[in-house]
Amino acid sequence: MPTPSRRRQTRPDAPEAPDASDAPAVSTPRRRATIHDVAEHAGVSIGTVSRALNDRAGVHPDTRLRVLASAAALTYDPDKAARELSNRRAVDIALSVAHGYRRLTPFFGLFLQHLSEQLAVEGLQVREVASGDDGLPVRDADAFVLLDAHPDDPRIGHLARSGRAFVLVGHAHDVRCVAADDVAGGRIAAEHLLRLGHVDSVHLTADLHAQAFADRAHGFAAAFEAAGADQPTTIVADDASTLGGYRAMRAHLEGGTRPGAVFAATDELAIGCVTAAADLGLRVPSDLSVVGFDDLPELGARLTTVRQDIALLARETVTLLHEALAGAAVRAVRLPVTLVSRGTTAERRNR
Amino acid sequence: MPTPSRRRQTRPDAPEAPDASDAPAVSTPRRRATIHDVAEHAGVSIGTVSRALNDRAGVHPDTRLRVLASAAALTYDPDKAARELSNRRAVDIALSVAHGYRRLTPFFGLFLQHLSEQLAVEGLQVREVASGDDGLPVRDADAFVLLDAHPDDPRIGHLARSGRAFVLVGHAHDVRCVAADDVAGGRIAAEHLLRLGHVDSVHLTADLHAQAFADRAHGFAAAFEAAGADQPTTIVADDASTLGGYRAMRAHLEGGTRPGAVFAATDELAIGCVTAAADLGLRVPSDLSVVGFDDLPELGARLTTVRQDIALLARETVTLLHEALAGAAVRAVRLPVTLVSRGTTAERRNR
DNA sequence: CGATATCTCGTAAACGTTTACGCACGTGGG
DNA sequence: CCCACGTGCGTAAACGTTTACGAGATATCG
Repeated sequence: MPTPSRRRQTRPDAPEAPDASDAPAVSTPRRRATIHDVAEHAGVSIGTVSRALNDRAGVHPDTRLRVLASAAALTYDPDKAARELSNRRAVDIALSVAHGYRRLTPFFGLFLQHLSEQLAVEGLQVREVASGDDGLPVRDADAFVLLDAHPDDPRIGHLARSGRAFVLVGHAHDVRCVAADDVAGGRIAAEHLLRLGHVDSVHLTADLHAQAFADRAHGFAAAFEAAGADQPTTIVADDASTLGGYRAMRAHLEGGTRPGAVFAATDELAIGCVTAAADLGLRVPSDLSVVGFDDLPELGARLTTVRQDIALLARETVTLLHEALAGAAVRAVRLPVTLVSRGTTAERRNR
Repeated sequence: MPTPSRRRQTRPDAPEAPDASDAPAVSTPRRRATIHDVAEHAGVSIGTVSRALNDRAGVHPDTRLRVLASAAALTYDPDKAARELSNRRAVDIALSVAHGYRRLTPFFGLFLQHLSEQLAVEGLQVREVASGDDGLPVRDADAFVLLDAHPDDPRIGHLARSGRAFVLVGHAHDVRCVAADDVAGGRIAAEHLLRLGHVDSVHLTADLHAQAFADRAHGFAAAFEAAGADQPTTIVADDASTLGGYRAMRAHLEGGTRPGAVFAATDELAIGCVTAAADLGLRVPSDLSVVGFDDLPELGARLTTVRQDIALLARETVTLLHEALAGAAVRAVRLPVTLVSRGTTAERRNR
C-alpha cells in the first residue's frame, strides 16, 4: 500500500485555532473533517471514500463498511461548496416571493421547505430568497422560482424578456408554470358538499383577481350549476388571512342568513370561518359545515379540506426548473387535488 | 505577452449544449462566463482579474477599468461555490425556526431577510432553514441561529451539550443571545401613553410564557407603578395573530369597559385591536389609542409603535455568530428600542 | 498453466476562485 | 551608469470534492 501523501498545509493565514495543540478539547470548534481525514482513518484513498459514500459501484462491501464507520466516527460532512464545484452543479436558484419573506403565507412557507429539501437531494441550493421592493430579484441567478405572482406580475415580463430560466408557481399564460388544479379543487369541494345535502352553500374567498382564487370559485360554482342547484353566494374577504375570514364570515352570519355550509378558498380563511361560527354560538359541523383548501398540517388538523400535495408541487417545480435550464419548450402543469374529509363537514340537518 | 494557456476541457460528459455551434443564439442558456473568459477578453491573467474585481492593490487603474469593462460585457458573475472553497469561508449556518417556515411570523420573516443580506455581504450563506418536527435542526452545520425559542426549548440544551456554535435570537440565561430591550420597550410605551394622559390603559398580549412578552408586560406595568398610576389590565389573546388580537380585544370592549388606550405586545395584535375597535364603531385614535411593538413596514404603516431595529438585530446576530465560531465567551446583548409616534395615539379625551 | 476478463482501488485531473510569490519592467539616487 | 527598489502583472498552488483512467490482484476460461 502506498503511503498516503501528506496533506499540504502551506497557506500561511490559519486564523482559527489559537493554540494548535493537537488534543481536541471537548468543546473546541474543531476543524471539519475532510475526505482526506476519512481516507486516512479508514486506510484507503480519497477516491474510494468518495465512491463508498456516494454508493458508486466498484468498492468492496467490507471496504464500504469500513469507510462508513470512519466517516461516522469523524462526523464527516462533505463540504458543499467543493461538491458543487466538482459536480458542475452550481446552479444558483433565486426564490422570488412577491414581497420577501414578510408576507410569506403558511402555504408558501411549507412549499419553500419542501422545495429546499428537494433541491438538497440533488445537491442544488436555493441561494437567495429575496426580491427588491420593486419585486424584482435583487441578484442575478441561473434560474428563478416565482411565488405569489399575479398573471400580470411585472417580474414575469422582465424575466421572459431577458431570456432567463424561470418557473412560476401559480398559473399564467405562455409561461412555464405549475399549480394545483384549482378548478377541480373547487368542483370536488362542491361535490362533497352536495353529497351531504348542502344546496345552500356560500363561498368564502379573497381577491378574485388572483388566478388561483378565481379558478377555485369557478370550479365550485360550475359544479353547483351542473347539479342543477342554485348558485352559491360568494363572500369576498378583505384579505386571505384568518382575520379576514373571520370578519367576513361573522358579518355574513350576523346579517341573518344561515348557510348550511361554506367552502373557503384557503385553510386560513376556513379557520377564521370556524372561529367566527364558534363565537356566534354555531356548532361545526352540525350547524355549519366548512371545507378549506390546501391542507396545511398544523393549521387545520381537524379541517375537512381540499388537499394539494405540496411535496409534489415542489418536485414538479424542480423538474420544470431543469427543463428551463435545458431550454426545453414551455409547459404548464396542473397537479391533482383530493378531498380529505375530517371533522368540519356533516350531513345537512333538517331545520 | 505570454499566450494565455488554453482552458482545459477534458471532461467527457458535457450534457448541456446539444448543438455546440458557437454562435450564441439570443435565448440560449449560455454557459456562464468564468474568470478565465474575462481574463482572455481583457487580455490579462486571471490573477489580475481577481485583484481588479476584488479591489485588491497592485493593479494599474487603466487595467482595472479594462477588466471591469470586460466583466460587464460578459455579464461575469463569480461562481459562489468556487469562491467559498477558495476563501475557506464555507461556514454552513443553519437557521432553525421552531416549526419551519410554516409558522414564520412577519417579524421573523423580516429578520431572515436582513440576516441573509448581512451574511451575503461577508460571502457567507444561510444553508438551510429548517428543523425537524422534533424541533431539532435536520442537518449538521457549523453554526446555528435559533429563532422562536422559549427559554426551556430543547434545542438549546441539545446544542449546548454537543458543543455547537449557536446564537439564540431572543433571551435566555447562560447562552449567547440577542434581543431587543423588551423591558425598556414596555416602559417607553407606557411613558408615551401616560404623557398623553392615558391612565386607564390595558395591555394586550399573548402567551406570557414567552420571555419577550413577559418582559414587555413587566416594563409596561413597572412604568405605571413608577408613575403612581393604577396597574393596567392585561388581556391575554389565544395567540399573537391578528385574529387573536381582534377576538380578545373585541370581547374585552364588548364587556363594557372602555379603556382609553391599549399597548399591544406585537404589531399584529395591534392591527387586530385597531380592527376590532373599528368594527365596534370606535375611532382610533380619538376614542382609543393603540401602541404596537416591532414596527413592521407594511403591516402597520400608520401604527404608533415601539420600533426595534431589525437590521441591527441581524448584524448583531452575525457578530455573535462569529464569536461563537471563534469560541469566545458567551455574551447576551440587548438592543435599544425607540418609540415612533404615528397615527394611532392621541391625547386622552375628557368624557 | 498461461492468457484474459473482472473486481477493487489508487492516482491525478478538473471544477472556478483567491493569493503568495517572483519576474520584468521601469524610476530614482549614488 | 549601475544598483536598489517599487509597481504591475503572470504563474501556480491551494481549497475539498468527483470521476476517468490505469494498475494490480484475483478469478475464469481454454
